[in-house]
Amino acid sequence: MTTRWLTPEEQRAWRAYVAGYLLLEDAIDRQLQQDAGMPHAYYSILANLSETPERRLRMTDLAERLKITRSRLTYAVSRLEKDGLVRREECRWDKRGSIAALTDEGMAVLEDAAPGHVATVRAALFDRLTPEQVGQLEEIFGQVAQGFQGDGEGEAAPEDLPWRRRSSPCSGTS
Amino acid sequence: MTTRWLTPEEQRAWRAYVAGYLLLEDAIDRQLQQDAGMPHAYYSILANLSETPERRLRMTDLAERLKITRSRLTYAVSRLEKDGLVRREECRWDKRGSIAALTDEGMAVLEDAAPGHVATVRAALFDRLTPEQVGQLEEIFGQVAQGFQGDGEGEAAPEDLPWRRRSSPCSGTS
DNA sequence: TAGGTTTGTTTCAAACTTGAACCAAGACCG
DNA sequence: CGGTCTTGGTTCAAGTTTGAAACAAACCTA
Repeated sequence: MTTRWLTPEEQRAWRAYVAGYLLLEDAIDRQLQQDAGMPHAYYSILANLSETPERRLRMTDLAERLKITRSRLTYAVSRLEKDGLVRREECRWDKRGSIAALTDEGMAVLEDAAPGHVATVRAALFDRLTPEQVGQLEEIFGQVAQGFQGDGEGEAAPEDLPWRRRSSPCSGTS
Repeated sequence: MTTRWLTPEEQRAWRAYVAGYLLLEDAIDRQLQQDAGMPHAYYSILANLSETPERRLRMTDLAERLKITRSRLTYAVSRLEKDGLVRREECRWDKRGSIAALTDEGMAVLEDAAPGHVATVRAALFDRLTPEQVGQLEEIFGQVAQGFQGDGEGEAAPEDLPWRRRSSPCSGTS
């Protein structure tokens, strides 16, 4: 196939997007590193655990939610565990499984860090967007994320997406 | 200040965005790593150099364009240089400066990799968006990026943005 | 139930990123 | 000039991420 290059509009959008998200991620990482001593991904782990009824989740589920690899999660959780913010528990129904549980200290750290994090996200992103744009942002990335979801389904991808990864259920509310 | 938390709409948008860009970056990195043996950031270095009249740029300029730190760039360029895709030249007017120049081989590798890269970006992003959404994407991230730009200006940031980095001119077309 | 496959997770080495520290070369100033 | 501040880049150690390989427990299946 003779490559459909990006149109000028798409190029501009792509450049703006890349520049924007790099700056944004950078700002978020810097803020969290400064104020909470951890990068964005680690904060997300704590946040995700905190939103769960029992404040615990199986590794694979957590990785799935966070859209990160299991190996990356293993490393991150080990570090958080060393810091006492997360505790690893074994899964009773499945001896293979291990569960990451947010400790009280972890919850405290999270609550401490949250305001600053939100302020950063606001200042860098939401305070610059109109309500319509907020909706557009959700719509756009929702569509993008969907594209990576469940494989086989009916409305297949515009092309084959040979990249794409995992998927797996199994909840771990002890 | 009593933290203005994200509204439900903002939360949804934020989640969609984070999930989306993680998946997207992951797909792009994977594709480039597979097909060109380098991550997205490295590809961007080559691409950026190729778009310059003389196919060369001073390190700081390049870092500025790419929105990455100088130290990160130094490392990346060293690797690319080792692979023969980029060559370092000294700056004649400023003995401190060093210039990164795209080699013919680098150009060739870039041209080889481009189609696959574009295809990935298309399949994962643009083929899922309407033309209006493409415009919205540009608008949104253009605004975000602007927020990190030139400091002092009139319409200052909604809050102080204590994070933010460098800035510096100086072109290096030999 | 033995044997083979899949699934959940960790491990390991190699590559990458970060931030602070460092160095040398311009710029300035008295 | 000689000192001092700034700028352009690199270096270094510490922390992260990656992908492939290793394991072990769960699941078939004959």
